[in-house]
Amino acid sequence: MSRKRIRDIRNEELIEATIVAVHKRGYGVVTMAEIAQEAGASAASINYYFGSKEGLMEATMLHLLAKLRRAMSAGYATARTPRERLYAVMDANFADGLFTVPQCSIWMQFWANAPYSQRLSRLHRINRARVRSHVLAELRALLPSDQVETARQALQCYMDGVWLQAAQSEDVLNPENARAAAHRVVDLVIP
Amino acid sequence: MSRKRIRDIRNEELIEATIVAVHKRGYGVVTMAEIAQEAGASAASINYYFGSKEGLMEATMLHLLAKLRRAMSAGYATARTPRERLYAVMDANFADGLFTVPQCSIWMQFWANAPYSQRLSRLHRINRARVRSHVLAELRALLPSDQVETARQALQCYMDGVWLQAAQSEDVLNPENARAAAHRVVDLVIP
DNA sequence: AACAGTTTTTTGAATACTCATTCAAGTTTT
DNA sequence: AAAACTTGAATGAGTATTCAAAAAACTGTT
Repeated sequence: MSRKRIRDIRNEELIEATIVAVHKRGYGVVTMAEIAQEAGASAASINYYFGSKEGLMEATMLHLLAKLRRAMSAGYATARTPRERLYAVMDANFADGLFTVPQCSIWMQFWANAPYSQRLSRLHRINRARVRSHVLAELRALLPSDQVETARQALQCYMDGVWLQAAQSEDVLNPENARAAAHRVVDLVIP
Repeated sequence: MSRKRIRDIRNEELIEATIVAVHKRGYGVVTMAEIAQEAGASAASINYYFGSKEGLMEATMLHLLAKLRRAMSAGYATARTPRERLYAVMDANFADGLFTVPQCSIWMQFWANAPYSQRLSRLHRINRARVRSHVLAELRALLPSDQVETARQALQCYMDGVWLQAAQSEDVLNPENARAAAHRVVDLVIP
């Protein structure tokens, strides 16, 4: 129905604008008016759709979390071996549509704000647990059990660390290089 | 001279208060009044000593950067082999006096704000380059040259990733465990 | 197709704050 | 007496959110 469609279109537009605007100015500093301007709308309309600035940030993160989940599912579909599936998890993190400076910036802002917002920290917990269980499942098939936890920490922290760096980057990112580097890290950890 | 001393005492007190207050509330949200209250001083006195909120944050990060540098130098003093020195670099990151939730919180806030502040991004660049060159120097002695860069990325991102996680923690951290885990990661990467 | 009624969407302006910074006037230290 | 320090209160700038009213998009009916 068109009822749903208009709402969905606005949601999409406003979330895209949020990613750009927050990247440009930082979550704590960006104003509703700036985000609205980026979307060609008014600040009041953001509240109409999302209720508040926090609601907008939560919706934006839900959007990115879903994107990450989809990227991972897509990779899993074609992976056949544990190692391939492990590559797939890493590749999802550095997928073309995901591994961009604006999106890494948002993740950075998300991490920085999660400890102070129940709604955000909930999302953080859920996402992290999901990635963790996927990585663990594959590692168990590839390493002796006493090395599994160490390898998981190494890989999961690696992914976070790369995003953290990417958020500081002034240039455009190269997702392909990032995936290749991630594969080399996997190969280093699991010979 | 006592001229210097009183200023140094206040600086120390206010920086400690900043770490606690920013940890509790987040840099973007915490007010000068809250930081001042944490230190038992007035908001005006912070401006007297640091000029502005940004100046306070910069001074706080300089303080933590120096602490990290000192911890690393101390570790280097007793390390004899490249591997021991590599351990020392990691250990400095997870030293008892450094690896606490409030301090990891500040690092998180620092990372999130660095892209929007020349003064902060400068500190970030300097610190990162320093750690990078130390890690590289040791890895060159331990790995074939075509693996050095991959291992460096893996280890440096690991350190950042662990701090990122630590900032989300609701419990007290255990630096000793963190150091042991870091050693295992080093051993995994460099058999 | 045209219309009147209804619902959804949009926004300019008003509201009701909050906060960093300044400063003048005191207090303490040298 | 001079210099360094401290702060309460004033200043001034800024902002999320609300709201009433207008515009646009639908609805069913003729």
